Amino acid sequence: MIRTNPKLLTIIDNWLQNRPEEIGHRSFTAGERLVFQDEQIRFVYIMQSGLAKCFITEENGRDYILEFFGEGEIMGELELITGKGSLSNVAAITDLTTFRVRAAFFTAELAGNRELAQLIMEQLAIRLEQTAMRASYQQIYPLEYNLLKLLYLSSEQELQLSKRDIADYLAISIRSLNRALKELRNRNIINPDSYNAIISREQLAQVLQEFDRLI
Amino acid sequence: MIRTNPKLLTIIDNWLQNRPEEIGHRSFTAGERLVFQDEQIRFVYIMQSGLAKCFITEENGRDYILEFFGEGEIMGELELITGKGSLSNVAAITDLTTFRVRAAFFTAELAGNRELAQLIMEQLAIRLEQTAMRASYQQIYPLEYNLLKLLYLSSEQELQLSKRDIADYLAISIRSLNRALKELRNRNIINPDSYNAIISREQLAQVLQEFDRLI
DNA sequence: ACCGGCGCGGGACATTTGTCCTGCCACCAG
DNA sequence: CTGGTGGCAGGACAAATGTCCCGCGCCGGT
Repeated sequence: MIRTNPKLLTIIDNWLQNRPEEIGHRSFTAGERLVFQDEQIRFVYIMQSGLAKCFITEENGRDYILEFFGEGEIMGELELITGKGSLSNVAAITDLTTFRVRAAFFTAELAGNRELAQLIMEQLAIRLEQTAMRASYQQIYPLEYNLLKLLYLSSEQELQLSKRDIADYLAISIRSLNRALKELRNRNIINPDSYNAIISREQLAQVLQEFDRLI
Repeated sequence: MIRTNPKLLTIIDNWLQNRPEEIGHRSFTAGERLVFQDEQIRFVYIMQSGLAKCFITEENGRDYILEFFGEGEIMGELELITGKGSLSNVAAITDLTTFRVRAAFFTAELAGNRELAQLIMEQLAIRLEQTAMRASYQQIYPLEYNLLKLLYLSSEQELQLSKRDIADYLAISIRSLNRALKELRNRNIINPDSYNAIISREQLAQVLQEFDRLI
């Protein structure tokens, strides 16, 4: 759900010690953009604290959220590897702080630093795996199942998402989201007054399991 | 649409010259499985000729096709990097021939062979990019648009897909696919008698553009 | 105090998609 | 020849989802 990457932070630590001049710090306020779709990447950002969303804006104006970034997550690396403009936007959901690394330095490190290369390779593999799995089940299972899954995952972490973000993550309209939430409220699976307060994680886990069995 | 990776074949050539004992050959007949979801990977296969599909089978029995593999495409590398069982199945669509490499050898090469590591990293990046883009537009745009796009792309290559495969790629039922095809036939966008013979590529390109404009 | 904007909630209706089922036809094995 | 299987086509109905719209309440600025 929210991805994090602690190992990358240790590499940043190394850089801070040995190449402090290469590591910038940059804060963003909630709502601010860090990365703009289609633009060339000039800096790689690594999340130090806070929460961001990574999303693609389609030509009809709708957004699709690919992932949420937490501590240690990196953005821009994919684009430096493919050499293209940015695949997606990244926007701060909460206020956040980041480490900032020049593209040229990062690219050079990627070529020379075995540990970093290994880490980024694993990172890409994990993202690909998770993106593929989500593309599959999100399209194949009914909305209600995906929503429950999302609520379950987001209840594990603090995470207070707006309806807009939930809808964009699930690739549905807000109206459909409201319908599904109402249905869950009627069945006492989620709290009547706040849509992301789940009545009990145990109950939710059970509902998910029943789904798995039925399907 | 169908991915290929010519560069990887040159690395295979190198291996064939210098480490011929490490490179096996294996043929598969149409329909045969090369890779089984959730199973541990023991060999990496690289496509030499033919066409294969890579797909996830969900617990309800429905398949989602992630990509089609053509010449030079590799399978199993992601799993060797993450160390998990296979993300997906791979099945031969046509008869095909492959190069086969032991997992241990491939992993060792990945650690020691800079050129290979670079290539695999690019490969992962491209797959991630394309998977993410498809997840986004396939969920956000209407079926008809996605179908047209698929027909357009598949007309660029030879590629004669079964209805089952088209439906699994678009994550829809065959019934919905039939409806959409009928609609396109009525509008003289595709050939009345064979569903993947497009009347004219120019016309199709134009329809797609109109879509883009409307949206 | 008041207005405007914005997020939430949901009614009404149209459209899209899935499910179930039936028929047709080609092909293959017995 | 014949029965079985599998792919193609589509009718009928149900369920899911989108679009458009209105109303409510909160909050910040003037």
